[in-house]
Amino acid sequence: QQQQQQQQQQQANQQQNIYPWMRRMHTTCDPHIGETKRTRTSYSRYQTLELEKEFHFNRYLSRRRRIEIAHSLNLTERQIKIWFQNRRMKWKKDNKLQSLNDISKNEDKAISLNIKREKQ
Amino acid sequence: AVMILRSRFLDARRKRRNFSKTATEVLNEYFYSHLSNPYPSEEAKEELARKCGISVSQVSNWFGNKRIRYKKNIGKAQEEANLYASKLANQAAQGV
DNA sequence: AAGTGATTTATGGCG
DNA sequence: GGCGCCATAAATCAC
Repeated sequence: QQQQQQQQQQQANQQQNIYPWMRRMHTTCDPHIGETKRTRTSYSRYQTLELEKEFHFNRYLSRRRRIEIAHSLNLTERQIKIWFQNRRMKWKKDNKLQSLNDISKNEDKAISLNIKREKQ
Repeated sequence: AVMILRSRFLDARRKRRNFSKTATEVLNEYFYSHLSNPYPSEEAKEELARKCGISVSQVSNWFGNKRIRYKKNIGKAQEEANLYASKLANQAAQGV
């Protein structure tokens, strides 16, 4: 009836409606080349290893160091900067998980202690 | 609760597991009922995470993947969209 | 083999 | 005015 009609209309709307978020973003918008598929370069093992080494040494980079690394790894300053930003984010995430794990380990200990006490 | 969190961390680096059917259900319901703007707030993510028994970053991953994969093939997702649309309509009709 | 959760490069906004 | 943080895009990895 009317309810079904509404339902179908709703479905139709969802089929047709293209909302703004559905548009392609971050496309290389060069009018000459056109809508080319964005390429995500993958860093070599060596590059990643060196970056990782540097990150272990210090999580933040001076301008000078950034230039040095960019040249030695054949990457742009921008790429180095962004790699470190992303790496810091990852570090944060990993730390959160690690501390969470530590907490639960401690709680486990506490729980098993309680069980021991209860048995006595 | 703590046990759940720990097991989540332990198998984070282990073999990939699919989310439970009910979790996927909950996430899809949210996604299709917010199709005009499927970007849950931090609070909404927390609630979804709680309801699904997964972490907030897993919820973020899910929405990131869902948005990209939905718009990559809008046609293919229609069946699913209709499924959840009618489910929502039924819920609304029942006053849930 | 396709599907799906996670990770890796890269962007843009805001402070 | 560049830099870091953050949420996110998009490609890709991994299972």
